[in-house]
Amino acid sequence: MAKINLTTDETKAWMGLIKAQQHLTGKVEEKLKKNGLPPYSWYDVLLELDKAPEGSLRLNELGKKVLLNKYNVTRLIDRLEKEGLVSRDACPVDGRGKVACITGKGRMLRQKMWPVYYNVIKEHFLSQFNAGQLGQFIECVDRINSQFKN
Amino acid sequence: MAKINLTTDETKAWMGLIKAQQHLTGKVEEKLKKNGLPPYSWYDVLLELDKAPEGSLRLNELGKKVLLNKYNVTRLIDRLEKEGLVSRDACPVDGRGKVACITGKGRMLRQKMWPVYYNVIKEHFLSQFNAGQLGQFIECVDRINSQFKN
DNA sequence: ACTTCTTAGTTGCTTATGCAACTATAATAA
DNA sequence: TTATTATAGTTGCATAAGCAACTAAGAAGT
Repeated sequence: MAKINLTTDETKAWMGLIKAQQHLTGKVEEKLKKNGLPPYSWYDVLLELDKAPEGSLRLNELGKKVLLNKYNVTRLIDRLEKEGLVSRDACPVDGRGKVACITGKGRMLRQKMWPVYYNVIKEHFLSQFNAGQLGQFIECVDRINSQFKN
Repeated sequence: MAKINLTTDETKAWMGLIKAQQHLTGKVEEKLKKNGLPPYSWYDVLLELDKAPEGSLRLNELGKKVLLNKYNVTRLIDRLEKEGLVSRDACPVDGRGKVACITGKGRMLRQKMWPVYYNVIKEHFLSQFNAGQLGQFIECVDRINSQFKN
C-alpha cells in the first residue's frame, strides 16, 4: 500500500484552508445576522442574477454557478420568490426549464448586504495579504478550481 | 462613504477561496458517501479525539476545535454515541461537564475514512502546488486563521 | 412516427442545523 | 451563607439540506 500520510506542511496547508474558510464564512454569516440580513446563500444567488444579462438565469445554470444541486436551487428560489426578491418564469426556449429573474427589491437587498459582506472580506481576509501574496494566492486557488470546471 | 468595491484581483482571491473550499469539501463528501462512509464532520471529531490524550475531550473544547457551537456538538456526539464510536462520560473535575471519549470502533472507523479523505487532498489539492507555493499558501492561511484564535 | 434515454425541475420523507428556552453546576459578590 | 451571575450542556420547535421518486419535456435511435 502506498504512503498514506501527509507531511506537516501539507497538513498545515490543507487544514489551514478548511479552517480559514470556516472562520471567514462563519464571520460573514454572523455579521449578516447581526444586521438583520439573510444568509450568504441568498447573496450568492442575488449576485449571480444581478450580474447576468436581463437579471435572469436558468435554474440549472444558477445551480452550477452557486454550487448547489437542483433540489436546493428549487427551494432556495422558493424562499427568495416568497420574499419577492426573484420571480420564477417559464423558459421561452425549453419547455422543461424555468428562469429565475431578480426583482428591483432583490437588487436593493443585494446592495444592502454588500457593505456588510465587504467589510468582512476587507477586514479579515484582504488585510492579511500584501500584493505579492495576493497574486500567489490567486494562482493557487485558480489551479485548484480549474480542475472542477465541468 | 468609503470605497466599497473590490479590485478584480481581490475578487478573484476571495471567490477563489470560497469556491475552492466548496469544490474540495464537496469532493470529500462525495467520495466518502460513494464508499459508504459517514460525512466529514464525523471524521473531524474522531480525529480530534484520536489525537487527544486519553482519546477524550470536554464537549466545549471539542466544539472549539471543530468550530461547532454547543448544540451542534451535543447532537453530533449523540449520533456518534448511538453508533458506538464515542462514549459520553461525566467530567471528573466539573459537575456540569461531559467528556466525549473515542472507542476502539471509533478509532477504526477513522482509519477507514482516512485513505478516502487523503486521496482527495492529494489528488485535488496538493497536486496543484509546488513546494514554494505550498509555503506561501500556508503563510497566508495561517495569517488569516491567527485572527480567530480566541 | 415511436420507443428509449436524458435532462430540468419539483415534492415527500428523513436527517441535520439554528435559535431560544431550560436545567444544573460552578464562580463571584454581598 | 446566600444571592447573583456565568458557564456547560440539553431539548423543543422551526427552518434548511439530503435523498429518492416523480412529472414533464427535449433529444436520439429505429
